[in-house]
Amino acid sequence: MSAPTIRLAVDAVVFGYDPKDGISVLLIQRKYDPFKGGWAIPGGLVLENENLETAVERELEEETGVKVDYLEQLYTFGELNRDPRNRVVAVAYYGLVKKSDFHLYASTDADDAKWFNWTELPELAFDHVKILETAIERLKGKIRYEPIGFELLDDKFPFSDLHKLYEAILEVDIDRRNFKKKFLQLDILNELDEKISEGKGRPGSLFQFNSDRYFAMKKAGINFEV
Amino acid sequence: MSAPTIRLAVDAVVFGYDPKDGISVLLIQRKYDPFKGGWAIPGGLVLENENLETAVERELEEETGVKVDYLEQLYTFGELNRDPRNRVVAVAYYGLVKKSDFHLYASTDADDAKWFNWTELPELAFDHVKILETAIERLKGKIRYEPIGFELLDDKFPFSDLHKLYEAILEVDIDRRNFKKKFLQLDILNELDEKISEGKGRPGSLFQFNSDRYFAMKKAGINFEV
DNA sequence: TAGTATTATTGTATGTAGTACACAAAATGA
DNA sequence: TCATTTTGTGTACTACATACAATAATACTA
Repeated sequence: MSAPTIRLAVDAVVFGYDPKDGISVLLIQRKYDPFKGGWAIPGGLVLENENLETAVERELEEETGVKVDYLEQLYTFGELNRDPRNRVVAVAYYGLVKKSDFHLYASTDADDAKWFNWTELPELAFDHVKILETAIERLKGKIRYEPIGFELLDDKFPFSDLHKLYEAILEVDIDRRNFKKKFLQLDILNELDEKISEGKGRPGSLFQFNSDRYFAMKKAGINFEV
Repeated sequence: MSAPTIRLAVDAVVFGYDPKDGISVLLIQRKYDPFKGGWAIPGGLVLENENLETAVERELEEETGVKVDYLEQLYTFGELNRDPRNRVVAVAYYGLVKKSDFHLYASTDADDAKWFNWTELPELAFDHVKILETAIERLKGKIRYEPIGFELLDDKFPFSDLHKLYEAILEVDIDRRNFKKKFLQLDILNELDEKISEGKGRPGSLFQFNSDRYFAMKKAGINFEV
């Protein structure tokens, strides 16, 4: 009996963030059928001598020019007819990037890779809606007990950016003062002497994620939770 | 270019429970090389026209006779050399069963499927140690915010069984009285009139998981957490 | 059958953490 | 200089987690 001819693909849901625009998702416009001209999550077939993560990073780089800061496996989608041509099983990943690192790609409408606000997404090819929903669900869950939010922010950020990020992801209002109190007592942020004024209002201190401290605490069994 | 010949497999970590023996894992003894005679997680190749979950259930049934009550995708393992023969990517699942439903298999030493206490596992084939560790980690995490524990208990159970289950899975001592108080105020258990005496000591009331109520609460956005 | 061991049930006191607020301070712009 | 905006700091109240004790109902045994 010959081996079943099941093709293996990887797909990546990449999230970006901007305090003004909220959460966005990186999509590509398909050049070929099926779904030619339609929007889709970046991805493609895994090569025979390639690790899954390598494949995701390669496809992302090829199709969008983006290199993710954070990448995590999401779920494997294996329904029989998810691809009209062949049996394709897709291992989906989700990634987080600092959008400002890739300004050229993100703002170029002419390119076939584009950021979409996650509340205003176009129709998606294949079962990519389902993949995206799974990724959003995961992001919402994960942000509450892992400090992955910093992958979406600049290295130094005013506290309000972090606050707005959590409100944007969780889609709820969070009391500014209580959030800050709670977050600061986790003791994984460094408050810098620098201040930043963003137009109007009192300027705020800049903060930095203290990842050394976080990993030390995690190792010691102290759990993070927001 | 022909499609890469990557084989796709599914593996299943099946957990069982007994108040006396604690958590156990279902393993099979391999009949063929590689790792002939060694112990492994049940699993096998996915057929071309078969869904992933169907494949897991089929392999489990074929190799162990067990039908799981609860099955969830765990993680996909795709390292290049995880199988010495070919490139095999494995979609791992984990399942929970009421061990008492399969007494025949569980207690038959002669069979090549056997329950092992999760603290006394034999050497495992392939990268199955890693898969098992991932499954244990997931189980420990999931049990705290999803009522999956009931899949391991009989339909009606004394409260002490539930208490011992949580202690066994989380591997910590939990105050009996506080645990009961907390769990009861979640309001997802029915207390029955029946009592059960298990040898010695005061007999306790039997409880039942009220899944209707749980799903109604979940739908209403009320979160479960222990 | 009385006493002992074992397990279940119920309750309370205490501290910590979450929640809902109010007000002062530092900037901008009219 | 006054209104507006945003940040920084504080407080009262409530709810929940934690630690711990006393009583009740069964089995076992002497």
